[in-house]
Amino acid sequence: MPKTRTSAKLSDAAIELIAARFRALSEPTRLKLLMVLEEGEKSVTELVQATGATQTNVSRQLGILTTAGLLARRKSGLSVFYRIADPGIFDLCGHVCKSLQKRLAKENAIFG
Amino acid sequence: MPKTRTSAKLSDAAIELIAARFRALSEPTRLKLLMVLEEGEKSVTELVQATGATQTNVSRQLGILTTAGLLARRKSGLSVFYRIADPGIFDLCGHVCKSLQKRLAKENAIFG
DNA sequence: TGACTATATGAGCACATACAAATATAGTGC
DNA sequence: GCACTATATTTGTATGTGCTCATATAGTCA
Repeated sequence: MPKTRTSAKLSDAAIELIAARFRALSEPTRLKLLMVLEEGEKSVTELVQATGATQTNVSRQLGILTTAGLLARRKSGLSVFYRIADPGIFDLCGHVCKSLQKRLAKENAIFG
Repeated sequence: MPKTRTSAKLSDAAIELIAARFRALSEPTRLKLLMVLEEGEKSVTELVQATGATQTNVSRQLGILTTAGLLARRKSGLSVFYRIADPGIFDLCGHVCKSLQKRLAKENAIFG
Protein backbone atom coordinates (compact mmCIF):
# COMPACT_ATOMS: atom_id res chain seq x y z
CA MET A 1 0.00 0.00 0.00
CA PRO A 2 1.41 3.36 -1.01
CA LYS A 3 2.25 6.02 1.52
CA THR A 4 -0.74 8.23 2.19
CA ARG A 5 -0.59 11.62 0.53
CA THR A 6 -2.54 14.27 2.38
CA SER A 7 -3.08 16.62 -0.50
CA ALA A 8 -3.77 14.35 -3.46
CA LYS A 9 -6.78 15.10 -5.63
CA LEU A 10 -8.09 18.15 -3.85
CA SER A 11 -10.60 20.13 -5.87
CA ASP A 12 -9.66 23.50 -7.30
CA ALA A 13 -12.10 25.12 -4.87
CA ALA A 14 -10.44 23.42 -1.91
CA ILE A 15 -7.00 24.48 -3.10
CA GLU A 16 -8.23 28.03 -3.45
CA LEU A 17 -9.49 27.97 0.15
CA ILE A 18 -6.13 26.75 1.39
CA ALA A 19 -4.33 29.41 -0.63
CA ALA A 20 -6.65 32.05 0.83
CA ARG A 21 -5.81 31.00 4.36
CA PHE A 22 -2.10 31.27 3.64
CA ARG A 23 -2.71 34.62 1.96
CA ALA A 24 -4.37 35.90 5.13
CA LEU A 25 -1.12 35.11 6.96
CA SER A 26 1.17 36.59 4.34
CA GLU A 27 1.36 40.17 5.63
CA PRO A 28 3.55 41.32 8.54
CA THR A 29 0.89 43.71 9.80
CA ARG A 30 -1.60 40.88 10.15
CA LEU A 31 0.94 38.54 11.76
CA LYS A 32 1.77 41.23 14.30
CA LEU A 33 -1.90 41.63 15.16
CA LEU A 34 -2.26 37.89 15.65
CA MET A 35 0.80 37.78 17.87
CA VAL A 36 -0.49 40.57 20.07
CA LEU A 37 -3.84 38.82 20.29
CA GLU A 38 -2.08 35.66 21.43
CA GLU A 39 -1.93 37.41 24.82
CA GLY A 40 -5.70 37.52 24.86
CA GLU A 41 -8.67 39.54 23.69
CA LYS A 42 -7.90 43.18 22.84
CA SER A 43 -9.78 46.26 21.66
CA VAL A 44 -8.95 48.03 18.42
CA THR A 45 -7.45 50.93 20.33
CA GLU A 46 -5.17 48.60 22.25
CA LEU A 47 -4.12 46.95 19.01
CA VAL A 48 -3.37 50.32 17.43
CA GLN A 49 -1.14 51.17 20.39
CA ALA A 50 0.53 47.78 20.43
CA THR A 51 1.38 47.69 16.73
CA GLY A 52 1.97 51.34 15.93
CA ALA A 53 -0.14 51.05 12.78
CA THR A 54 -2.85 53.57 11.92
CA GLN A 55 -6.40 53.00 13.14
CA THR A 56 -7.63 52.75 9.56
CA ASN A 57 -5.19 50.04 8.71
CA VAL A 58 -5.68 48.08 11.92
CA SER A 59 -9.44 48.05 11.36
CA ARG A 60 -9.02 46.88 7.80
CA GLN A 61 -6.58 44.11 8.61
CA LEU A 62 -8.74 42.95 11.52
CA GLY A 63 -11.64 42.76 9.09
CA ILE A 64 -9.61 40.64 6.69
CA LEU A 65 -8.52 38.28 9.46
CA THR A 66 -12.10 38.00 10.73
CA THR A 67 -13.48 37.26 7.27
CA ALA A 68 -10.79 34.61 6.89
CA GLY A 69 -12.12 32.97 10.04
CA LEU A 70 -8.99 33.59 12.10
CA LEU A 71 -10.46 36.16 14.49
CA ALA A 72 -13.76 36.62 16.31
CA ARG A 73 -15.41 39.92 17.20
CA ARG A 74 -17.27 41.06 20.28
CA LYS A 75 -18.79 44.49 20.74
CA SER A 76 -19.02 46.05 24.16
CA GLY A 77 -20.21 49.62 24.37
CA LEU A 78 -18.04 51.82 22.23
CA SER A 79 -15.29 49.26 21.94
CA VAL A 80 -14.88 46.20 19.76
CA PHE A 81 -12.82 43.35 21.12
CA TYR A 82 -11.07 40.87 18.88
CA ARG A 83 -9.80 37.45 19.87
CA ILE A 84 -8.17 34.47 18.20
CA ALA A 85 -10.84 32.20 16.70
CA ASP A 86 -8.44 29.48 15.59
CA PRO A 87 -5.50 28.92 17.94
CA GLY A 88 -4.12 26.43 15.43
CA ILE A 89 -2.55 29.38 13.63
CA PHE A 90 0.22 29.45 16.17
CA ASP A 91 1.10 25.86 15.39
CA LEU A 92 1.46 26.95 11.78
CA CYS A 93 3.72 29.84 12.73
CA GLY A 94 5.74 27.54 14.95
CA HIS A 95 6.26 25.07 12.13
CA VAL A 96 7.33 27.83 9.78
CA CYS A 97 9.75 29.19 12.35
CA LYS A 98 11.36 25.81 12.88
CA SER A 99 11.63 25.30 9.14
CA LEU A 100 13.22 28.71 8.64
CA GLN A 101 15.67 28.12 11.47
CA LYS A 102 16.71 24.83 9.94
CA ARG A 103 17.19 26.48 6.58
CA LEU A 104 19.23 29.36 7.95
CA ALA A 105 21.36 26.98 9.99
CA LYS A 106 22.07 24.99 6.83
CA GLU A 107 23.01 28.13 4.92
CA ASN A 108 25.24 29.25 7.77
CA ALA A 109 26.95 25.88 7.83
CA ILE A 110 27.84 26.24 4.16
CA PHE A 111 29.59 29.55 4.75
CA GLY A 112 30.69 28.84 8.31
CA MET B 1 3.70 30.81 35.44
CA PRO B 2 2.00 32.10 32.32
CA LYS B 3 1.37 29.89 29.33
CA THR B 4 4.29 29.98 26.91
CA ARG B 5 3.69 32.12 23.84
CA THR B 6 5.53 30.91 20.79
CA SER B 7 5.50 34.12 18.82
CA ALA B 8 6.11 36.83 21.39
CA LYS B 9 8.78 39.44 20.65
CA LEU B 10 9.86 38.29 17.22
CA SER B 11 11.84 40.90 15.33
CA ASP B 12 10.33 42.66 12.34
CA ALA B 13 12.79 40.84 10.10
CA ALA B 14 11.71 37.46 11.47
CA ILE B 15 8.06 38.33 11.02
CA GLU B 16 8.76 39.37 7.44
CA LEU B 17 10.42 35.99 6.79
CA ILE B 18 7.41 34.14 8.15
CA ALA B 19 5.06 36.27 6.08
CA ALA B 20 7.17 35.55 3.00
CA ARG B 21 6.88 31.82 3.56
CA PHE B 22 3.10 32.06 3.83
CA ARG B 23 3.06 34.27 0.75
CA ALA B 24 4.87 31.58 -1.21
CA LEU B 25 2.01 29.23 -0.34
CA SER B 26 -0.75 31.71 -1.09
CA GLU B 27 -1.27 30.93 -4.79
CA PRO B 28 -3.24 27.96 -6.14
CA THR B 29 -0.80 27.42 -9.00
CA ARG B 30 2.07 26.99 -6.58
CA LEU B 31 0.07 24.75 -4.24
CA LYS B 32 -0.82 22.53 -7.18
CA LEU B 33 2.83 22.23 -8.15
CA LEU B 34 3.74 21.27 -4.60
CA MET B 35 0.99 18.68 -4.47
CA VAL B 36 2.12 17.08 -7.71
CA LEU B 37 5.67 17.06 -6.41
CA GLU B 38 4.51 15.25 -3.30
CA GLU B 39 4.49 12.15 -5.53
CA GLY B 40 8.19 12.63 -6.08
CA GLU B 41 10.72 14.46 -8.22
CA LYS B 42 9.38 15.72 -11.56
CA SER B 43 10.69 17.56 -14.63
CA VAL B 44 9.27 20.89 -15.74
CA THR B 45 7.61 19.23 -18.72
CA GLU B 46 5.90 16.71 -16.47
CA LEU B 47 4.71 19.51 -14.21
CA VAL B 48 3.35 21.44 -17.19
CA GLN B 49 1.37 18.37 -18.24
CA ALA B 50 0.20 17.62 -14.71
CA THR B 51 -1.02 21.12 -13.94
CA GLY B 52 -2.18 22.35 -17.32
CA ALA B 53 -0.41 25.67 -16.79
CA THR B 54 1.83 27.21 -19.45
CA GLN B 55 5.52 26.36 -19.51
CA THR B 56 6.44 29.97 -18.85
CA ASN B 57 4.26 30.18 -15.80
CA VAL B 58 5.35 26.82 -14.41
CA SER B 59 8.98 27.83 -14.73
CA ARG B 60 8.33 31.11 -13.01
CA GLN B 61 6.39 29.64 -10.11
CA LEU B 62 8.99 26.89 -9.65
CA GLY B 63 11.59 29.64 -9.43
CA ILE B 64 9.62 31.41 -6.74
CA LEU B 65 9.17 28.22 -4.72
CA THR B 66 12.86 27.41 -5.07
CA THR B 67 13.93 30.87 -3.96
CA ALA B 68 11.59 30.52 -0.99
CA GLY B 69 13.48 27.36 -0.04
CA LEU B 70 10.56 25.02 -0.60
CA LEU B 71 11.93 23.23 -3.67
CA ALA B 72 15.29 21.94 -4.79
CA ARG B 73 16.58 21.78 -8.38
CA ARG B 74 18.61 19.16 -10.20
CA LYS B 75 19.69 19.41 -13.82
CA SER B 76 20.10 16.30 -15.92
CA GLY B 77 20.75 16.72 -19.62
CA LEU B 78 18.09 18.87 -21.16
CA SER B 79 15.72 18.46 -18.25
CA VAL B 80 15.51 20.11 -14.87
CA PHE B 81 14.02 18.09 -12.05
CA TYR B 82 12.38 19.69 -9.05
CA ARG B 83 11.68 18.07 -5.72
CA ILE B 84 10.31 19.05 -2.33
CA ALA B 85 13.05 20.54 -0.18
CA ASP B 86 10.95 20.93 2.94
CA PRO B 87 8.39 18.14 3.45
CA GLY B 88 7.08 20.05 6.45
CA ILE B 89 4.93 22.04 4.04
CA PHE B 90 2.48 19.18 3.89
CA ASP B 91 2.00 19.32 7.63
CA LEU B 92 1.08 22.96 7.17
CA CYS B 93 -1.42 22.15 4.44
CA GLY B 94 -2.85 19.36 6.58
CA HIS B 95 -3.35 21.70 9.52
CA VAL B 96 -5.04 24.26 7.30
CA CYS B 97 -7.31 21.59 5.83
CA LYS B 98 -8.39 20.38 9.25
CA SER B 99 -9.01 23.93 10.40
CA LEU B 100 -11.08 24.71 7.31
CA GLN B 101 -13.12 21.54 7.71
CA LYS B 102 -13.87 22.41 11.32
CA ARG B 103 -14.93 25.90 10.31
CA LEU B 104 -17.17 24.70 7.49
CA ALA B 105 -18.74 22.10 9.75
CA LYS B 106 -19.49 24.79 12.30
CA GLU B 107 -21.05 27.03 9.66
CA ASN B 108 -23.13 24.14 8.37
CA ALA B 109 -24.30 23.34 11.87
CA ILE B 110 -25.61 26.87 12.27
CA PHE B 111 -27.75 26.61 9.16
CA GLY B 112 -28.40 22.88 9.32
C1' DT C 1 27.95 23.49 -37.42
C1' DG C 2 22.89 23.33 -37.55
C1' DA C 3 18.34 21.60 -36.25
C1' DC C 4 15.88 20.36 -32.36
C1' DT C 5 14.21 20.11 -27.43
C1' DA C 6 13.80 21.78 -22.60
C1' DT C 7 13.93 25.48 -19.58
C1' DA C 8 14.42 30.34 -18.24
C1' DT C 9 13.84 35.30 -18.79
C1' DG C 10 12.30 40.13 -20.44
C1' DA C 11 8.47 43.21 -21.40
C1' DG C 12 3.88 44.46 -20.81
C1' DC C 13 -0.91 44.01 -19.24
C1' DA C 14 -4.43 43.23 -15.83
C1' DC C 15 -5.62 42.82 -11.41
C1' DA C 16 -5.25 42.73 -6.41
C1' DT C 17 -4.13 44.99 -2.27
C1' DA C 18 -1.59 47.68 1.46
C1' DC C 19 -1.73 52.10 3.06
C1' DA C 20 -3.28 56.98 4.23
C1' DA C 21 -6.55 61.06 4.55
C1' DA C 22 -11.06 62.21 5.10
C1' DT C 23 -15.62 60.91 6.17
C1' DA C 24 -19.33 57.99 7.99
C1' DT C 25 -21.44 55.14 11.52
C1' DA C 26 -22.48 53.70 16.15
C1' DG C 27 -22.52 54.16 21.03
C1' DT C 28 -22.06 57.08 25.50
C1' DG C 29 -23.09 60.85 28.56
C1' DC C 30 -24.48 65.66 29.18
C1' DG D 1 -30.55 67.18 20.80
C1' DC D 2 -25.31 67.93 21.17
C1' DA D 3 -20.54 66.90 21.96
C1' DC D 4 -17.46 63.20 22.36
C1' DT D 5 -15.17 58.65 21.58
C1' DA D 6 -14.32 54.22 19.14
C1' DT D 7 -14.57 51.79 15.02
C1' DA D 8 -15.53 51.16 10.11
C1' DT D 9 -15.68 52.54 5.33
C1' DT D 10 -14.89 55.25 1.09
C1' DT D 11 -11.67 57.07 -2.11
C1' DG D 12 -7.37 57.52 -4.18
C1' DT D 13 -2.53 56.16 -4.87
C1' DA D 14 1.34 53.26 -5.15
C1' DT D 15 3.16 48.92 -5.40
C1' DG D 16 3.34 44.04 -6.11
C1' DT D 17 2.49 40.05 -8.82
C1' DG D 18 0.26 36.45 -11.75
C1' DC D 19 -0.16 35.71 -16.35
C1' DT D 20 1.05 35.75 -21.45
C1' DC D 21 3.82 36.50 -25.74
C1' DA D 22 8.08 36.56 -27.62
C1' DT D 23 12.81 35.63 -27.11
C1' DA D 24 17.07 33.88 -25.00
C1' DT D 25 19.88 30.28 -23.05
C1' DA D 26 21.53 25.60 -22.53
C1' DG D 27 21.98 20.93 -23.83
C1' DT D 28 21.53 16.87 -27.34
C1' DC D 29 22.18 14.62 -31.60
C1' DA D 30 22.78 14.44 -36.63
